[in-house]
Amino acid sequence: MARKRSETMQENRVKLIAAARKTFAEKGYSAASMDELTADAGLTRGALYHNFGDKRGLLAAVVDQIDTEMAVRAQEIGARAGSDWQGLLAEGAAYIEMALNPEVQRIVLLDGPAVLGDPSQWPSQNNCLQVTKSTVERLISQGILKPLDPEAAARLLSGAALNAALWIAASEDPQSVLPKAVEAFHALAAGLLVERL
Amino acid sequence: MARKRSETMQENRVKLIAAARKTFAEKGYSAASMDELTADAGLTRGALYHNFGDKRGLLAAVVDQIDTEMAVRAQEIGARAGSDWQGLLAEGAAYIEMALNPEVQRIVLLDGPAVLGDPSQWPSQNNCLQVTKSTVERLISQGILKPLDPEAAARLLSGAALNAALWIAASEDPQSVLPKAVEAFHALAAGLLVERL
DNA sequence: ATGTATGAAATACGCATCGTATGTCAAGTC
DNA sequence: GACTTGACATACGATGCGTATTTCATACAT
Repeated sequence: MARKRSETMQENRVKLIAAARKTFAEKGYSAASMDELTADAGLTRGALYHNFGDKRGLLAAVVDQIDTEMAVRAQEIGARAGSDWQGLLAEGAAYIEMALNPEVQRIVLLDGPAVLGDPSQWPSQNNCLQVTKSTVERLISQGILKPLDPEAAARLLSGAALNAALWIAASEDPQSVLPKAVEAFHALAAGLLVERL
Repeated sequence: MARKRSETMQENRVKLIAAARKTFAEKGYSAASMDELTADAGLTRGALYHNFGDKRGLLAAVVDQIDTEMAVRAQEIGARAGSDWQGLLAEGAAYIEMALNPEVQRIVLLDGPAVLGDPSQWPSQNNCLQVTKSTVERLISQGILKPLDPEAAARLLSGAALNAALWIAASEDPQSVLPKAVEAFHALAAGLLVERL
């Protein structure tokens, strides 16, 4: 059959990232054994260290992938809204809901910052943040939002959403708490407006 | 001299927690060696496992201490303000500034949630959150804030402050970024008001 | 087509660290 | 003053990471 070299390498990377998403989400980063993880992918640690350098490198790759998926989804949802302003609210609500996914929560929100440091410094540049920031910038230039620092506004908004998600996930009855969180998020975001709706 | 037993035990706990604050803040939780840490305190791992159960237990004790200190300070600052509303703003700004302290940031904001889970589930009950929540409750009952879920509002506010702090600390010039963050925080918080100031 | 070079992945090794199991000695008790 | 308790130290086993070395298929050159 004579398969190409770069082809199988790419497949192995995909396998490792997939296994890592699963294991990191279930056990957390530090409790994840690289022997088990690579075995699950049908490989050994040799492949891991060759492709990703070290355990952190694998986490970075996983975080990058999930973060990108989240940003794409949030942007789609935001674009579907009636206005840019409603788009911002919809994006925020989308982040809150996505963060209920264990993979997102455990890997991106908890272990990611602890192991890789501040999200804005990640190789992925934290796509989620970029999406929010550009939406905010647009709204400011339209005179809808107060002329605040766009990055500051974006970071505080995403921080609020993030914390809301942690709260919801830890609560007994997530489904009853979700609407309260979204309502509070809407109220906060309205504080950025130049004038009341 | 015949020192009391419970007395020296208490002193040893204090020594271990002090050493842990230092080491956890400097190296991070996972990179902190318990052999080194206990040696710095003039003890061995035996004392650690006897007093705190395991490495996590020590972190929990440290987090509890710092969280309590933060809550006390925030409350003092809030009480000093002219009104409850200005108190809420002052508390938020205080959290942002406190989070610039490496101990707070590394231990409470990064490693704490990753290792111990959601802050609201911590043994300390997350005093910081309680302070904010009770301030919010007071303002709601006074009709100054919208009738939102107090916990939701408190969690989103503290989340926004927390993220602002991470941003500031990672930035090149923290002192120039701080006012932008505080300004954005004030704007967001104003969204909780029943009517514009 | 055959031999050689490359490099992706496997195997082998050393080092560090955690948690526990066992030992020890001073402080408290009767 | 003998005995018990328990706080802490020491000894041990196990696990896991990262690196050094080895293997072997694939790509390339002649």
